[in-house]
Amino acid sequence: MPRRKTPRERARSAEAKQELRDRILREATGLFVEVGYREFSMRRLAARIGYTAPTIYGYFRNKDELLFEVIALGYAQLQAYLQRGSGAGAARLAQLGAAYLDFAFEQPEMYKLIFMHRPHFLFDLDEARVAERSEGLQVVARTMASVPGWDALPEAERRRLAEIFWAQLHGLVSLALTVPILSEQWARENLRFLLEKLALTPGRG
Amino acid sequence: MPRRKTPRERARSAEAKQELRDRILREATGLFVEVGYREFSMRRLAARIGYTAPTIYGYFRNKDELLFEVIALGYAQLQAYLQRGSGAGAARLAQLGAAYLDFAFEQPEMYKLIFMHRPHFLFDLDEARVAERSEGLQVVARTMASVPGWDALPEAERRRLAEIFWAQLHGLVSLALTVPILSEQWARENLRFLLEKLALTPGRG
DNA sequence: GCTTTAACTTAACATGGTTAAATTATCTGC
DNA sequence: GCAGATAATTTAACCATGTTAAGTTAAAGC
Repeated sequence: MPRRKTPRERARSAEAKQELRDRILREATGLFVEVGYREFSMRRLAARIGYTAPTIYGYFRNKDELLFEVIALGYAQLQAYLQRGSGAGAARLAQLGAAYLDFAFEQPEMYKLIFMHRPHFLFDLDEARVAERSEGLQVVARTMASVPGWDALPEAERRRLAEIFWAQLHGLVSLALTVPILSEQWARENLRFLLEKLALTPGRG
Repeated sequence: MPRRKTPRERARSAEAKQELRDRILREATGLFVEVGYREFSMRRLAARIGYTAPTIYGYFRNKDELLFEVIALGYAQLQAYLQRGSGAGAARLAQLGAAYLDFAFEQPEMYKLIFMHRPHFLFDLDEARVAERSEGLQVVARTMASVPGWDALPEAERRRLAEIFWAQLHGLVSLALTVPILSEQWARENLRFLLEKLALTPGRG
């Protein structure tokens, strides 16, 4: 039962519209992160912000589009995590890995939304937007490709290594989040183990 | 509009009940693999087998339990893929990897159900069953741990390597299935690349 | 053949995404 | 300041979903 709003609270047009749109997005993110995919609903989101469900449709075409924008926020967050710290060589690699896991385990619902739920609704959206957002992922790959120590390798090979490392991280994370007997600790230990092995095999030449 | 069945077609009790249960499970698997998670529904499944939705509840407690059993079938399939062929050393590793990718890309919906959708409903089920089924995953890990060439390593370390390799495969597969700009080819090429690199670093000692 | 029981269906409830129609608030021109 | 136009929001409604309860029909037991 959303309470009735006074005139002052209402949108005063133009920039206020954008304001409400942003708020919906923020609250959607919050709700999603709190309750997860299954319990997230347009009606629940609406109730949370003091409106009714159809109002949201004045700001987002539908639920998928809304979650699509939430994903964009998620990318930004992930980016922020990855940019923390600035070592070099193997240390930087370990840092990136740890940061990736930090994000995944501190924001598990967001992580799942971005990398695991997505297939079930993203493919319905138009090509242009998909391409645009997928760039976010490319940035992640590029960040990893910039690891010092791999600079002797040709660009293509470096990129490939970055993608493989990314897939490795994602594999550890998503299995930890999916398979009941696995855990965050499992993922972290395995990452550490892997990095140690790699250190024994200097990646220089 | 399910057609009305003649007495002969109806369950004649006991083993016939099991028969119908199996049929529901088979058809559920078929439907799921065809239309994917989003379009799978109890009503649609029921229509497909010529019954109404509530009938299914006489054979499975609810949708989650039903999908849970579908997952069990999926594990069995994956196992079958992994047991194909029998090389040794690095060749066996490559074989396992290829087989894993074969399964994932030939049965993408099944793969997604097992390793990606699961978190959203599996955790509600009772502990005992979860543990029981998770063994399926352990079998996968064990299979990989049996790769010749790693036999010089202590058991714990071998197991860890197996898990890491599994995570790597899963990472490649699930990103390929999730991120629009990636593809099966991307996953296969990266796997090949990775295995070549590993070959340069004899895993013996 | 009549009664009990199992199998199945129809009806119904709650919840979900979404759209159309009605209502209320804001804005514009005077 | 106020009347008409427009925008924002709500109410009502549609259709699909998972699920349960109540009815109905078929099979089984005596």
